[in-house]
Amino acid sequence: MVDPTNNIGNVIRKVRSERGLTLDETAGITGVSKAMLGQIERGKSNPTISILWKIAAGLKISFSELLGSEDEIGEIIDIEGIDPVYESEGKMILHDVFPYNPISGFELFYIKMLPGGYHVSPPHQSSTEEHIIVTEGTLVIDVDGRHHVLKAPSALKFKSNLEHVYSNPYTVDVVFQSIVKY
Amino acid sequence: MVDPTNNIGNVIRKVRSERGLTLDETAGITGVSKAMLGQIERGKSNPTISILWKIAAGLKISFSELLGSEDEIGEIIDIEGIDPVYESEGKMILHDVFPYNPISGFELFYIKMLPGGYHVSPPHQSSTEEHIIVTEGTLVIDVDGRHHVLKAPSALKFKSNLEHVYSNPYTVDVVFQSIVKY
DNA sequence: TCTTTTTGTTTATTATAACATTCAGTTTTA
DNA sequence: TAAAACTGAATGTTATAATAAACAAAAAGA
Repeated sequence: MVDPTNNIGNVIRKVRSERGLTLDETAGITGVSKAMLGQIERGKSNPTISILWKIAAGLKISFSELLGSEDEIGEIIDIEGIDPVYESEGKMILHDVFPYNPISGFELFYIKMLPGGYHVSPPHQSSTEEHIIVTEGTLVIDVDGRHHVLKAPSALKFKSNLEHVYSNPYTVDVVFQSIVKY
Repeated sequence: MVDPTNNIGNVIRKVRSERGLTLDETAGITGVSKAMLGQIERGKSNPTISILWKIAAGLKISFSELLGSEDEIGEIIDIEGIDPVYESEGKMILHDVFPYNPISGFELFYIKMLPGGYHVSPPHQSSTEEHIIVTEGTLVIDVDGRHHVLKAPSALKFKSNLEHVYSNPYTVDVVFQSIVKY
């Protein structure tokens, strides 16, 4: 999401009308002028965090509710239609299905690795966890020197502040998903 | 909290210095000027939501982190070895691969649904999001009356405070993963 | 030591968030 | 009818968010 501004306005207007509040009443409850509220609802303003805080507190709604990306929700994603990123000389094909966003707090990749594929992932930032689900074939993962063989269906999680190596030493493709939780 | 501005600055500065980033580098990553970053860190500015979004996305930190189980790590999980829960008269088989934990903040199920399987999920608590990845076969999901056909590999997310129905009206098994983010 | 580079802060300028007020269009009431 | 009351939207003004550029202090290199 590039700019959450538009959706914020829609959420506020929805909540406000659901509760039968006028702009004036909402201004009274939140301490934000009705002119400002009107502009934010119409997407004509890029509110500061303080103003947003006052609105959320006044209306008793969460930040996630306020910033949740309504527009993308409910849309089917054609994974193979996502332009992939290639690693390992084209033998590792990554589709960024759910890119990172500050509300969900995670990122999900759909990954296909061809026979002979090999990828070294340097340590990511601390406190992130990586979750792997192998759904086709067999994947080998070496985390910090420890060797893991994952035959579908199986799963593994590890802290990604360790070096980890993915490889497919077999003769058939392996398909797996990687969820990185920050 | 009356004004979240001060704490936001402290969090950003902490994250930035932990990663050994300069203001210039952070400006490059986030697309926010270093002057602005410096002012926000020192609590001298009341940033707009757009600026905050860019910072959070660039640094891969969540909004909760900005405003607000060790033992299992590294163990391979044999998904079919997890005692499943059966729904839909045995036609829906759920493996709770990564049960909910308060740190990760989400839960992942590996689900197999046999032909003729059908499951009605009543609305969960508000503000939760459900993410579906279909990896084998074709799954039908009806969310709040909207009909979705997901042929593997494909994915869908929706707010789970709406009634949603999973079904497999076909003649082969469907396998999918469900991530619920709270 | 002197220079050069790298850091974060400060300054000057522009863009715009936020507010109070006014306005036009509806609905209510007399 | 009108007039009064209420709605959201459009003004003009002020405060400040956001940027680029200049700056001072510290660190690194010669």
